[in-house]
Amino acid sequence: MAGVLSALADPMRLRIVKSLMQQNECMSCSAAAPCPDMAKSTLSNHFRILREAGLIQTTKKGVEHRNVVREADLNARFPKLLKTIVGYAE
Amino acid sequence: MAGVLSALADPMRLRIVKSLMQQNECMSCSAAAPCPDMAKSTLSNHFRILREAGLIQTTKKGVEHRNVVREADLNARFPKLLKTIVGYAE
DNA sequence: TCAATAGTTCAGAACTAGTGAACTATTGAA
DNA sequence: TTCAATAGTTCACTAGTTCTGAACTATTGA
Repeated sequence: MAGVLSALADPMRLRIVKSLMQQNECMSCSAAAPCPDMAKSTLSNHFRILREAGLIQTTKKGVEHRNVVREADLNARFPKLLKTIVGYAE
Repeated sequence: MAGVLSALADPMRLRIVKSLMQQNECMSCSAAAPCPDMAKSTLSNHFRILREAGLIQTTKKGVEHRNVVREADLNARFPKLLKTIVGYAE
């Protein structure tokens, strides 16, 4: 729970999750990047945190990594939490 | 929003907010302390963060500071958020 | 085989959080 | 009034975290 919250407490990561949820398809890390000038390493780190918190799932597809939000898992563990928080994302 | 989330993302602060909500009355900082062995300065810092995030209101009453969760304000700004998160607090 | 692309890992700088010590403010007793 | 006790705050220091560029790995396509 704390892991999920602190993952989402960062505005950049919240925006990543929001854009992943808005697309129904998987997105590569750079496609979901919240701002274009962010260092690759920083972005990579944000995705790692989201993965470790159980918020996203990443699969390798060729040269890129495709990410999806693990909505079903999260709704099972914490019903309504994700939707409530993402609903308030700037 | 990010401020509210990162304030609640800390397990200690979430426990503080939870105990404040369970009591209907105000509570002093030490009464709401999530664990007895925490340093006073750390506790004070947690309360400051909760205040700055707009989560609690503190009034001085004699030698102690009385704290309440600003439920009405928070529900006005972010309906259901507080209840949802606190509901999952360990 | 080689360049391009997408991410990761690493090391260092910049920032943040937890702590003890010293401080302020209020109370209540001598 | 004075002094000790109590409740929090502030400060300075340490320990840990985050952000970043540089170097790396892996995959693709020419």
